[in-house]
Amino acid sequence: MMQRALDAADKAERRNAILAAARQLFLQDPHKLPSAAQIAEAAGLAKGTVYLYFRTKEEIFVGLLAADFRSLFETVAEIFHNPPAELPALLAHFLEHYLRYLDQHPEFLRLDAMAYSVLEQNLSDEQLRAFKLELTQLLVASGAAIDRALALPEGRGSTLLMRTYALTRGLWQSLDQPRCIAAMLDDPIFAPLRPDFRSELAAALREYWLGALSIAAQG
Amino acid sequence: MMQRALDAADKAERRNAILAAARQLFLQDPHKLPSAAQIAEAAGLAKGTVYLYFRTKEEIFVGLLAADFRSLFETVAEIFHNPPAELPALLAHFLEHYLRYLDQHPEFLRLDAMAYSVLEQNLSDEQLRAFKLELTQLLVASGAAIDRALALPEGRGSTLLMRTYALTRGLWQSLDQPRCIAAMLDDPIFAPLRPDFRSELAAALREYWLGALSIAAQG
Amino acid sequence: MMQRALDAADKAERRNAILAAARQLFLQDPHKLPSAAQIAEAAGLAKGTVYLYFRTKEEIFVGLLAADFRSLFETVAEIFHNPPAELPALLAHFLEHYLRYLDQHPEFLRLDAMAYSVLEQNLSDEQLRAFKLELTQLLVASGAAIDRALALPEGRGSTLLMRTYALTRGLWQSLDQPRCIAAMLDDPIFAPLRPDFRSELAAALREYWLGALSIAAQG
Amino acid sequence: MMQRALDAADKAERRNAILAAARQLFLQDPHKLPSAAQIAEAAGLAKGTVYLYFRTKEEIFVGLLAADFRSLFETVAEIFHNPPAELPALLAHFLEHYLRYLDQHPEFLRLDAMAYSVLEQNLSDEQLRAFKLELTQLLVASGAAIDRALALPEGRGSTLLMRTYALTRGLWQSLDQPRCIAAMLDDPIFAPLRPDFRSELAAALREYWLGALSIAAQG
DNA sequence: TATGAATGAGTTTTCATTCAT
DNA sequence: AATGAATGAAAACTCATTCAT
Repeated sequence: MMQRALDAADKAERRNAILAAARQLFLQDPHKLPSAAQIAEAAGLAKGTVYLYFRTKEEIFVGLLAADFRSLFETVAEIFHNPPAELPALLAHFLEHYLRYLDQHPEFLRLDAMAYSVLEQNLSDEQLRAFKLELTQLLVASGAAIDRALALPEGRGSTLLMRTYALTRGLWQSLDQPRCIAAMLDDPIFAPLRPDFRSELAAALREYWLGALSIAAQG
Repeated sequence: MMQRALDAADKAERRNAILAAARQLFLQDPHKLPSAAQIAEAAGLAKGTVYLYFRTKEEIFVGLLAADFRSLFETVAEIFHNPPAELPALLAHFLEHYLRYLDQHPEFLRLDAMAYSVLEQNLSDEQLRAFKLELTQLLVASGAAIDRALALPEGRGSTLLMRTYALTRGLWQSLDQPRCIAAMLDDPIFAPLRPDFRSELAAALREYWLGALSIAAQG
Repeated sequence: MMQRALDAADKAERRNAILAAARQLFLQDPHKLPSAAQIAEAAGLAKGTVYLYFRTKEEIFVGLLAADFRSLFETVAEIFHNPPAELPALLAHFLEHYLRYLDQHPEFLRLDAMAYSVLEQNLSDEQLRAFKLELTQLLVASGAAIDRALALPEGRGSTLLMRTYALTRGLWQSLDQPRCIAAMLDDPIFAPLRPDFRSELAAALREYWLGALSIAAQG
Repeated sequence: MMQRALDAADKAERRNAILAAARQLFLQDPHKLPSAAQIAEAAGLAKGTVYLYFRTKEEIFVGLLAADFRSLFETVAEIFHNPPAELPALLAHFLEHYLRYLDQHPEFLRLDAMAYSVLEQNLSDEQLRAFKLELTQLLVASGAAIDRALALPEGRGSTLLMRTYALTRGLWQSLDQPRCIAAMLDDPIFAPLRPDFRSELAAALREYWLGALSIAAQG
């Protein structure tokens, strides 16, 4: 029997172990959530134990995604804490840290791409609302940091962020190729799918921010 | 017993009946694919018959999605056939027809949002490749129309299109709220999720195209 | 693969095969319902096939019990079709056939003894109501046959029957001994549990009918 | 942590607290035994603690049922301690106290109705035998009180009692309606299920005792 | 071609019980 | 004695797909 998690710290650790196991398994096959049994085994726990920490399998998934969103928005707020004054430098600064975040959380966009089909699956309305509410609050808080940093009208920052993330997620879903395609990408007929996600995203975001800020400047 | 489809026209018609049934059922609950039995029943066919026209359930899904992409790209090519000369008018023209297309194909973005989790699920490599290849070719063709219309360097149009679609899909996934959230959207804490998709998308695309074309102008 | 049940008769037969398998398994361990998997295996079918014929496991159980009640009430109606005129002969006639019925349906009282804990388990209200309603109608019909045969006031027969069955079921539950008790029944301390069910039931019913009919005679 | 039960009195008290919690929970949903966790919580104890006082969950159930049988037989012995001399008065006297006992122990017949499916479930042979033996001895003792009171041949009283209880339990199981039926009982098609248990039981027992004692008188 | 009966792999979740603390 | 974290067996049910008719 696994050593017991007696105090709150132990329990948080165990909860995290389950999340970590789920994340790792998910990365191995990022088009479907691992089964509860697989997660338990990977975490070195019995199946029932998983259900002491999460009420349903989907709660694990949402827990994972929420944690990623939390650290993403934290990263964003940090990015805009002491930003460069000039626009090109600012953009470069943002992209550098934003892309690094995505690199360091390879499960993030993959999980996010499954959220649409999973969120309403087996979560209580209450859980779903709590998740969406947290996301909203994180968005607003990071948006406010951007407003301050760039002296934008209130609410503009969260709009920029939402559109930035929309572009990110949308490009990911176009460019993340299933294994069998990835293998053929050298074929010239697939050229338009070829650009690697990082540079494509950087280029697209540059275009978007340029347009968005020049409109702001005009307006 | 349903009348037999003997010639090619009959068969295509039956195939379309299956797709239509699947589309309609999917729209009723757009977070999961309808079951094969439901589709068969809605199409007025027996379960086994569905499998004479599609090898797997996912093939139906991909068939639906491919049809939507085909007509989307067709629409895009038409949009740029005789475009207004001035940029603001061009953008307004594009947005008008693009948004109308999305309005008229309510299943499209919903299906697309599920593609990530379904595509690798139960499709042969061959089917997957065929789908992606068709998409790529459609993108290239429509992109070329844009290149011609706007006198852009070759390939620029398809890049613009891909990013446009990325923004579209990404915003959809942020703003399409599950039922239980939709009901609470009046609550001010959910304000940032409130903007309706159409106007948000129009604003975001304006910003993006403005930036993209001004860069193009510079470069 | 099992031969297919194509017409209604085949299907009824298959349904009965499932019921028969369930009955047989239940008799082997009459204190719990066999699992769906066990029933399927015993019937020579796949698990899923069972669910083509019954929506839930409990529906099998109720189907079995309803069939037994149906034939019980049929038997009762026959008993009173041409009954002896004299009371002692009538009673002897009734008991002979009633006890024979119970002998020939060893699962009946055992199933019935589990009904209380199972009926509300996993049946829709609708199914439950249908079951109870059928029972009621059977009771009324058989009761009417008794009314006619014994020239009793309307409704008296069904009351007699209900009380007769109450005595039957109640005695069964007292006298049907678990295996480990049955083995020790020779021990004189268990003497009061010893009487065999058949003779005890016969004696008890004689007493009851005597009292019931003498009251009727007075009233 | 709950205060420790060190002496025998404390322990008995704790044991009773568990039984009381189980009884209360069972009454809230009398078609299945409450879970061990629920019982523990309702008793204000930890799950593990329950198992210091009862080896299995079923032992709690049997403990509850045994306590009820004990007080039932006690009540019966009291009833016949100074009974009225005349039969009608005697019967009225018996019924009054017997029915009052049932009223005051609403869990009793409900528990009893589940005994058949639970008794062999998870009890050791030894526990089962102890339970049955106690029941037998209580029956014999109360039966002897009846023999004395009514000057019946030895053993006759316990037979009367057993049959009385059989009728009681059997009628209960016919007339205690699941919620969804209870709601529809006004419908005339359910008329035969309508009589309330108390009056139906009184009438049935009057008939039975009349018959039983008149046979005794003859014999 | 069309049918729909049969298949059976696959997964979540519950809960009685144990035992380390 | 008391706790409650951990265990893992158990079971119902779904549904994509096949194939005999």
